[in-house]
Amino acid sequence: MKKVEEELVGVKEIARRANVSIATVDRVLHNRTGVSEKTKEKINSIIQELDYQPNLLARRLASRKAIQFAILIPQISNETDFWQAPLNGIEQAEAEIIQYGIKLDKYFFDLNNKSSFVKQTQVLLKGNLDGVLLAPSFIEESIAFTKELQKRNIPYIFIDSDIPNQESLSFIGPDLFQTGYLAGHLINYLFESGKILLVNISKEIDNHHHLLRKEEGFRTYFQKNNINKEIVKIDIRKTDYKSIKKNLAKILTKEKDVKAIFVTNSRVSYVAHFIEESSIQDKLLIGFDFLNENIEYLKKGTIDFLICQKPQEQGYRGIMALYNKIVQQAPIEKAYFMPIDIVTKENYAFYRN
Amino acid sequence: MKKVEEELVGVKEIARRANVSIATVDRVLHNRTGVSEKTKEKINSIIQELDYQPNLLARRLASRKAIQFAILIPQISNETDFWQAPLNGIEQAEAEIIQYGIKLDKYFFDLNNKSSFVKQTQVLLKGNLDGVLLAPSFIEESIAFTKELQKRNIPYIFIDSDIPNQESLSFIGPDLFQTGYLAGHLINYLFESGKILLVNISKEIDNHHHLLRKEEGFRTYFQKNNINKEIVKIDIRKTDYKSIKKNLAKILTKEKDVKAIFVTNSRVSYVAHFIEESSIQDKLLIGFDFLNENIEYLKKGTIDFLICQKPQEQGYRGIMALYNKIVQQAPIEKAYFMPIDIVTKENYAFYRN
DNA sequence: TCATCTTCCGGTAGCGTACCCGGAAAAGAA
DNA sequence: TTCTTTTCCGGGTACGCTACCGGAAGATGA
Repeated sequence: MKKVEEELVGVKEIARRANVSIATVDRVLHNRTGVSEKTKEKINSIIQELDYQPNLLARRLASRKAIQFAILIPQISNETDFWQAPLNGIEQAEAEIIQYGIKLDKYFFDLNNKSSFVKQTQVLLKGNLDGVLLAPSFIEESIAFTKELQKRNIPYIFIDSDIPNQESLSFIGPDLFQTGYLAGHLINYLFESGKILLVNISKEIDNHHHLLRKEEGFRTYFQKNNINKEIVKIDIRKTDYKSIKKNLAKILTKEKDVKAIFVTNSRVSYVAHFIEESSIQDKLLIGFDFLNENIEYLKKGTIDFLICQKPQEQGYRGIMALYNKIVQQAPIEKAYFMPIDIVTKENYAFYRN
Repeated sequence: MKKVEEELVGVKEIARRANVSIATVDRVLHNRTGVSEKTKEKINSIIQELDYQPNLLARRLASRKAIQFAILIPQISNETDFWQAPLNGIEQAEAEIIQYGIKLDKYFFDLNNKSSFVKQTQVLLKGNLDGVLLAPSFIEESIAFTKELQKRNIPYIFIDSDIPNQESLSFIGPDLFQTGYLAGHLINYLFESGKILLVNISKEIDNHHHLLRKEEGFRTYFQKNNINKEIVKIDIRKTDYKSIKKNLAKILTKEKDVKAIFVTNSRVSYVAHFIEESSIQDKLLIGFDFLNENIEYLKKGTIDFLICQKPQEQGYRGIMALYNKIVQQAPIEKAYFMPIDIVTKENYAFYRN
């Protein structure tokens, strides 16, 4: 039972009650050495009793050293600017907390180049860090890196994709399986008969488990609901338009009865482009991510639905989770799954990435 | 062009450069009286030049008086607990900023009782306020109230519904027209032939323009896209289940060809209940809001889609907007429309209100 | 000219916490 | 016992800013 008017007590009051100086109280608050067991207990019990909440304003003000965070995420390439959104969110959070004495270093790696990831982790480890936000795109290397972080007692959070069974503070990102499941549901709702074409477009092997997990969810929807729809699958391992076009043309002439196309990642705009170019009609097209290219086709009606997962908010929440945990010492959830948003021609203008 | 390492300057440095005391700098910072025009200009130019950003930590710490906010929203009734969600968001924001010396008073009124609203505004005005978050459910009364706020120079923000052309700092809530428009789009996608039943369930006259605006958007969708679907409309002015049941039974026996039902607010669970009870099959049902009752029917498949607008986030953002504007002195948007979210059986578990 | 107001400004005590410095008391070593 | 360590603790200052108090000029009136 808390008091209604929580009179704010400070170290001074605690010191008075314990008959010690505030310096001693401070020592037990930060459990530094130099306090006898007896007075320590006494002070602790008073802290408990008063439910002392330190004044974070004063704490940050008095604390001379800034808190140092670092992020490690893929760089924005001209191949995909997906990571622009998380970065925006990260920078928004940075702007909000910089005045509270938090510094943020940003490191980027090349998604097509493992060694760039490793190299950046090494640079990063040279700094004196209090927390890391990390996109563990390369699994082996990420595990090695986080092992090192644990050894140094530096907390870290995964963003966008998770590596289970790690000691991360939290994971912030999509639930891939459920996302695929939802895609199945949407497609099933929207058409009656015909086959479904499932399109994976990706060359990075490491990111492939991403797509597989979505596919799993997608297929599970149909199994679980005993829906007998034929799913034709195609893997396209080259991400230039020419290759995509060739592959799509081939499969679509072979499979005449395809009525819906599910692209398992953000490259759906290529497929949309192909559909327009080939004057294909009446195919339901579903893909991922709120990218400008995709939105263009959504507006025109070539893409029917986009499934999005608030990449900007992922970045924002990632940094804020670090801040809340490390500065505010608030408890945080072990996993924060982003909502699965359905974006259409009508609501895209109101979508906030 | 800002410096990379923005060396943090404080009042002390400004005072040194201007050859005055920090007290004088403080005076111009808060444009208090007692500074000659000449030194004022000098100090201001130095502030400009150095791009001085006050240390908010120190400011809040040194400022003895707490900042006082107030909210005025409908109380949670057993008729509808819709406002629980915004209140949760508000309390979340409160918890986050209370440590920065912000106090929040909460006032509630009865949606079925105008005079309770007026009474609360009067109580509220007795306090010494720095900002108000307000649900302007009663238009005339709200305008009178905000006029008074303006006279006293108290900034305010509207939440949930807007009154245009007012001097509010911001509006945070849904875009009703677009929401209805989206509902039209969804329904049109999901079935081929038959009539649409549009159901308004509401007794509060003042809230009625809410529903009308949604209906307008809904109808506009069909007009704009030259879709010729018959829309049957029913207004139910009593909100108990018995009345609803009677009305629905009547219209559905009369209109045999109704294939889709669009309920324009959160009372869709009543309709779902009726549908189950009457063993009606194969009707598409769309309504609003992420309420427990609604989710139950969504799970069972009786309700197909719910359109939601993050009520909790509305509350959170409302308070945070006040905070950002008044404490942080950050610019805020004149209107912040919430995203229009589509919730289904598959993604509801990941929806964050 | 002297008294009284204004105008303009500087000094300074906090706000609640962190942390350094140095000193007293207790414990160990001789 | 006396000297040296070690353990334990208090005093005091700093963080950047707010706001009160009071004082030195200048302006005004008689």
